[in-house]
Amino acid sequence: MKPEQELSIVEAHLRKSGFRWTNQRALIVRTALSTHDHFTAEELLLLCRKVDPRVSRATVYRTLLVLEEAGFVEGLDTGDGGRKFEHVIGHKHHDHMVCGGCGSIFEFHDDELERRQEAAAKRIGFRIERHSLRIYGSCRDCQRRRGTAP
Amino acid sequence: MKPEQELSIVEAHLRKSGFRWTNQRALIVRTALSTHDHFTAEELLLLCRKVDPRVSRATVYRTLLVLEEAGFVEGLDTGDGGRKFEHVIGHKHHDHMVCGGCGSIFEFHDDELERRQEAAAKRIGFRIERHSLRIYGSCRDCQRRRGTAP
DNA sequence: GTAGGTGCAAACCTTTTGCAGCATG
DNA sequence: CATGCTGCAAAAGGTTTGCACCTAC
Repeated sequence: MKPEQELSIVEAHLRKSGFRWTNQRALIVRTALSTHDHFTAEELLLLCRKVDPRVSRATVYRTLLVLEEAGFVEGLDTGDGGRKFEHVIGHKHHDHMVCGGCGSIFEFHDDELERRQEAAAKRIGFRIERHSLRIYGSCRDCQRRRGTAP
Repeated sequence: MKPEQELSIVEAHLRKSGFRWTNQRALIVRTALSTHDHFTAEELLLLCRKVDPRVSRATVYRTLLVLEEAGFVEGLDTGDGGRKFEHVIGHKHHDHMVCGGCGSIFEFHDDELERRQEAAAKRIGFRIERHSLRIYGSCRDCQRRRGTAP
């Protein structure tokens, strides 16, 4: 899907939900969509400010909240009190492996993994809204790096 | 395993690692071991202060850090910027379902789930150190509560 | 005796909020 | 032109840190 097409989807959805489509929101959403990495709120703010330095931090946070509730963006805890976001338009659901050495994030997916979680939830009558699976460790490169340069 | 036995294990490990075994650490570790729930740093502090009101917040945080690095305690993000801890001595590894309605945490385990994760990691040469799987949603009681009292 | 640990308070970092003014529908 | 949104700055909430004093080894 093309970025402008994705942008239109978000715009249409937000308008339909009674939100206003302001210049700031357009800028923030466009910037978030153009970032294929995982980003922090602060990083998104800085990217937006390259285009318009007057964007405020509060607006970025408020917009991320709206986007998250609308399901266009997902946040994941970084474990140090902060969060990273990623947009999930046209993305299949996936889980994450986080390399402790270089901070890289690897995405993966396994249907059976999802089914098992659903089965476990069903056993205790738990209704799943979302889940977060993160695997921490070292990526191939970081293992090699430590192996050859101890 | 008996609590005092667990305490000795922690003491022995920390001493062997070059840490000192102070009254505060003993109190904090004993308190953490006696709590079978998930607790926040603040809750642990309050429990410790029932025994000795002079324990400082900083010492609780510093001790939790040591315990976490030693692998006796695991922290998990609560999703609202904070963390909850649990001691993992004599516990089998398990994952968590977090109820958004009442905050309850349900533990579950599935061997196949673990194997699938290992397989996914192996495919990209990732070495797993630990992982965190949290399922968010509503527990049986909260679903019923909403259903009967809309 | 000397690292290492402790308590206190202040600093930090990310996120949220109150409020006056602005812009969208 | 009314309501929702924005920017600012301050507050909030959880965690970390600097420093002088203390204590386990």
